Amino acid sequence: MQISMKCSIAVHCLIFIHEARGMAKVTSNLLAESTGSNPVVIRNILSALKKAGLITVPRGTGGAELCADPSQITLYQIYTALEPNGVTSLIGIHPCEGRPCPVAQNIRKVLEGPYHKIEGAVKEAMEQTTLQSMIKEFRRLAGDQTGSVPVS
Amino acid sequence: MQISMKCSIAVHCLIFIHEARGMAKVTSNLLAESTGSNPVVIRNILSALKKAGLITVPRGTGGAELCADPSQITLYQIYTALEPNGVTSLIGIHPCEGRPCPVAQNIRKVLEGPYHKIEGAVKEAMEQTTLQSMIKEFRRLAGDQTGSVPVS
DNA sequence: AAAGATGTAACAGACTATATTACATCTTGC
DNA sequence: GCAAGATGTAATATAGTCTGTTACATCTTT
Repeated sequence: MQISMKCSIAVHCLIFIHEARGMAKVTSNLLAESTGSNPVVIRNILSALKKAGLITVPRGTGGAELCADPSQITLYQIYTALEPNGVTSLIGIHPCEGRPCPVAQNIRKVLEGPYHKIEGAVKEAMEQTTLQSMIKEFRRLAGDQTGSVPVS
Repeated sequence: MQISMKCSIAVHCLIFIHEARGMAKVTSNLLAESTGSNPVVIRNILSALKKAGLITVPRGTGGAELCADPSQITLYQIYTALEPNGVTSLIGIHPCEGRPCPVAQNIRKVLEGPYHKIEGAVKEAMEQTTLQSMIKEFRRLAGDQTGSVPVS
């Protein structure tokens, strides 16, 4: 398991939604076009972001919009919206607790400390990254290009 | 992809090798017994640790031993020994660069910054964890048990 | 030469992630 | 009311990865 493409696609969608606000109705088909993904994949991602309270997606009519200022949305919020188990799902420990060996009986607890530290470090790094900072970086990069979103 | 069980098994093996030194010849079959894994899986892991210079594994006769003091072996060394692509393999970005949309064309670069920061945080947390600290924790936990390794 | 161990290729199975189809449900506009 | 267009979601197929296993070549000691 990894910080799946879902998370990258979600960031892509959120930037798109923000940059296209007032200019175009952002539907799952439009986002599927932009991300090179499938409308159903997009709808599942938008559904998760919606449940997390990050966006609104009107039923029937479509047209996703952000619920909060981009400075208040962190990469960690986006990630946890998509991966319910959180950072814990990044880590795996082999099952061996019933074995007649002291190492086998204690390895899980031995690894929990270091692994929790890693999880905490990932969480902190993700919390330091806001949607706003990514939008800013996007605008810097796209500034000398077409300059507008979306391109149909 | 995740911090795979391979990494956890590797730490298990290294602790076992250290605690059993001078008491038993540590073979892949013995480690397979302790970890609940397969001798071939163990041999592949030991082979990677060997290539990274962390242990010696005599051909033919068997009997793995550590090459360095546990205080000089970090979790990051162990992890990179097993995952050649390193922390980068934890992260995925959807392919969409050829699409006619400014977001699609720049999303990779936008995400690289935050993702590198996450990778750096993981690396740092792993470097702060030494085999020695894990052995110390193991001994603390196992202290009131049999007190010796291995149990056959 | 025999026994026991490692090194490694090859393959099978389980599991996960992604893509796609299909269909129910909802909203708007006529 | 109804057609059109959109979301919500279940179900399924496909691809890729991880793990387990078999098989066998090679090495070391006795």
